[in-house]
Amino acid sequence: MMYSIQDVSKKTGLTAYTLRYYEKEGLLPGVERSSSGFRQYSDADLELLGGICCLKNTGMSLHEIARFMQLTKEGDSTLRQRYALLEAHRDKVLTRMAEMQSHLDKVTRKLNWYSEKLKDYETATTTTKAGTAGI
Amino acid sequence: MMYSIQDVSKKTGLTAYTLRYYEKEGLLPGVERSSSGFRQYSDADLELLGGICCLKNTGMSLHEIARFMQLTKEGDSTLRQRYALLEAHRDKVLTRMAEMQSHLDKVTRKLNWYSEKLKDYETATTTTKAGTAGI
DNA sequence: CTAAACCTTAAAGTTTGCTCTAAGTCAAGA
DNA sequence: TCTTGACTTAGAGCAAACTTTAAGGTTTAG
Repeated sequence: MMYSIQDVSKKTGLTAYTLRYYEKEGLLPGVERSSSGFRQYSDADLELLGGICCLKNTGMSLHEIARFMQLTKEGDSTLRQRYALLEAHRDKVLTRMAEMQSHLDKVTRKLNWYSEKLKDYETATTTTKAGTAGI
Repeated sequence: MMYSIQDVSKKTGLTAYTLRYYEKEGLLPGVERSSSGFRQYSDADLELLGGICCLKNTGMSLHEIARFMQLTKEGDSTLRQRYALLEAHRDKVLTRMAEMQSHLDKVTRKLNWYSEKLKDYETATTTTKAGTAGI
């Protein structure tokens, strides 16, 4: 089964522009072409795109992804390298998530502080209003 | 207590360039100046910078942070708005972290797959090598 | 057969968040 | 006083990841 660039765009959520851009940047080279030069994505290409999105979604740069995909294209002899890259990437993501959690905790504390301050403020305002209204 | 831009750079980890840039973008307006025009940061400014970093570290854009700091400067009448913005921000961060976790799970599955494949590959290679070597 | 709706390329433009340069002012030590 | 180094500004430059444009070729429905 072959897919046009629009089909793939709909399937992946990436725009056609982006798909061409990724190809140019070496993320997914070797997509087949029809006799008239149109891109024809295979199911294997979609698989690879899934992997690309997975890496991108965890914050790997397009440059690093291109490197990874290059290794993938080189075949089984690069398995160990790819494993090492992926492992390092996972560790970076884990670190980033832990950092994120602590930053989030800070936001939550700020939010609680605001909650307190807001309560005080609204009480004060209400009291003043009531006072002003002479109740 | 007052601090030079270099002092603040060391304290926050932001470069002097970045501090000037943030000021220009409205993240921290109204920093005092010495008679000769040098910036003099107060402890209150450092507090605000702490908040700015907290928001930035959780992925808020500089534009949104500028908006938040503008509201802060307007005083207690904007408390409710700020609370709402912060709450919305926290929810976005929570969503992002959940997404991140599921993306990470995918990476982990990929890693396990690689681990398997690598084991097979190395066994095969070793066998072949041994075979080639005539053992 | 023709018009609309696709596709192609190369290259320029956009956004975000810095980062640096140039030209000049200010402060402190030898 | 001179020099060194930190500060000031406006504005240019940069990297990443798209996004759009221009100019043209292809496909398909009516």
